[in-house]
Amino acid sequence: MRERKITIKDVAREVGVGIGTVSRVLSGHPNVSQRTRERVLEAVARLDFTPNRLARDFARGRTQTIGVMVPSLSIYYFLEILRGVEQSVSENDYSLIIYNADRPGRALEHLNFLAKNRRVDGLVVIALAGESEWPQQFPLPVVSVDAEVPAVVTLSLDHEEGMYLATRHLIDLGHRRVAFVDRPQDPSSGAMTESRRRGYDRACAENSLIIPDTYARVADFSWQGGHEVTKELLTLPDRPTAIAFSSDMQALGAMRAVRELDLTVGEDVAITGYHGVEVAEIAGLSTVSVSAYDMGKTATDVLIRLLSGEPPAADHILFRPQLIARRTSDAERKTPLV
Amino acid sequence: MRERKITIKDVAREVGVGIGTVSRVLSGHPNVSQRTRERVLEAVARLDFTPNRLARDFARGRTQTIGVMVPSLSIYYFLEILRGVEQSVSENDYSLIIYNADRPGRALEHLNFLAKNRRVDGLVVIALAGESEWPQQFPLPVVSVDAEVPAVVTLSLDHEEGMYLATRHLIDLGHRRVAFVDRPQDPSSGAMTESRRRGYDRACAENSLIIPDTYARVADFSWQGGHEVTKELLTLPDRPTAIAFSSDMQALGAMRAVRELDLTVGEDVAITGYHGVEVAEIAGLSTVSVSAYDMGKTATDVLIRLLSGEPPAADHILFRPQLIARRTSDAERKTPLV
DNA sequence: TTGAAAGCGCTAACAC
DNA sequence: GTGTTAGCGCTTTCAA
Repeated sequence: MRERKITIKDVAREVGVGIGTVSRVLSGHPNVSQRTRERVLEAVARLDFTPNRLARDFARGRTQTIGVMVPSLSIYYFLEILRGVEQSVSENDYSLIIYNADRPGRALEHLNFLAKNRRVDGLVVIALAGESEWPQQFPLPVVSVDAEVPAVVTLSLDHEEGMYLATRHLIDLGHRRVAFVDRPQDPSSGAMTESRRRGYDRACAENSLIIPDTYARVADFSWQGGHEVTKELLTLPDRPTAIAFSSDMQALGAMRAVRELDLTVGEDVAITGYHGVEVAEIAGLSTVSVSAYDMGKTATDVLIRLLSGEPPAADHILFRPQLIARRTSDAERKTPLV
Repeated sequence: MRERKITIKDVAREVGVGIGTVSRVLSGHPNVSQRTRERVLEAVARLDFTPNRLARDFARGRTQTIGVMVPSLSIYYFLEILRGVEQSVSENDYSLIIYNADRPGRALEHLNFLAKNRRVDGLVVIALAGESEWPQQFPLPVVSVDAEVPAVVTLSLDHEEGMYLATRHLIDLGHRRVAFVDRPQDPSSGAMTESRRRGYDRACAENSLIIPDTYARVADFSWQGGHEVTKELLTLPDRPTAIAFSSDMQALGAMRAVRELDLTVGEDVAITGYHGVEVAEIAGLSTVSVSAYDMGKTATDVLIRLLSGEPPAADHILFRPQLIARRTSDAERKTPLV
């Protein structure tokens, strides 16, 4: 068993040059004559040599790998962003390590780990709430998408605008009793996110709607969250005729709740979702669509450019949501409910 | 700026021992006296020392990282498996690198890359068809789930049984014109997978159903695939009254198609999905449920155990699908359609 | 049980 | 341009 791996040394000996030269050729350094370069490459090919990645990473102190921190792998919206991240990573010949922060405290654990080790060259953070106090002076470049964390570049979403669009859409359709369901600011607290609430309030105010306190709710991102809160809302003495949700899954759960109460979505109760994930389209769900994939892609492009030394063109990029009206808010539309 | 990183050397000097000893303590080697161990650990804590991961990986030739190859990040079923993989990885203090094979030829590229580099210690392969010819003698341990590839351990799914269950369920409900939609064996070819077809045929045969050729179809895994094929099936002269699909997304697309044709799901046309993803539950979709999460988790547990030297208990684990009947096949059931 | 020293395979600074 | 050499920080013999 001649299992000895061939190294840069073998190549050097083969060609009759120093290992420095081989290294230069392999890393694309300019200071190598055309002739030597060719001879080296020929030998590399002949010996079927591949540089040892671990050794290179170690010597360089870089890994050609980025990390992505995601709050959950069960929420389609995040996965959509993740797809964008992966696309960029793959185009740029980087590797991608996933850090799942779906359990409380996990985010901070990951951050501490990353601060100590050199496992990744940079980090993309997805929709991470302020929950985790960051290690002071985090040593890696980070780009955040839809997250309020200290980062070199931040891609954020105008949630005020998003919820404003949804609410106004429902009001324009003639609804006067419009409820609003937010996500919890932070899984552990029950607080609302400020921005969506502002958008909702603004739309109501502009149309002189007086909203009872009971109409503004907080529910889990999941379909169960939407299901439950909808049952509550629809059994209120003065039940709303429209509900704007903060996730598509909430809205799907709501559709189910409406049915279970023998009411009809799009007629008795209008519903809007949020994020515009794939299933919203199938279900004929009106939604506030955000360019999740694009945000992930862009964030990662920016991070990788950062890693190669380019300064970012901007340190804050704002994405605007867009309203997509379908059957759940407007029964006249032809798109059928699933 | 005293930015010099502290190393194992500093710890050694601090305690007054050799670096070998520190290394032994850090790697939990047995041959260290209780006293020295304590003194070393104390110094490590005091200096806030963390071993350089890159150096360690390099010296050991291992990375404490596994890879997962997934055919797509857009198909919920795969993501469900991925969640299981991530869970195991996280429990075992490994890192996870994602290899997305959603473009043709990408799988083989990844494999070649992995064969050359030591980026990961082992590989989990998800639902990868035979499309990619593997490098002969792949140098890493691999465990496959729902995939027919050369692997140390294979977790497979009894798809024949799965489709048999779905078909028989529909027949038991009184349907005589039952259609079947498979996924393509391989994205590039239009061939059917053998096993599901066998299950379908068996159920039909047992009940003396004579099935026209036009009833067995192949369609893309996506909802668009199901949507399209359903329109075709339902405009056949002798249209089926029930359709068994190979993915839940296909089935959701079918539900939409049925509506668009002004028919009613669960009454005019019964539908079953496959995989049992989350949205199937919300939609009241009857489905053949498979333990995707468990498979991912188990596969990874096995792989990691393999990496630490334990021989696998079995080299082939078979999972059995299970039928979940809901409204789309049986209108009597209370679970409402979304 | 422990210290010393020889790698691991590559990069990069430094001479020539 | 190119060869030489000193690291990178850890693991792992090998003696003692």
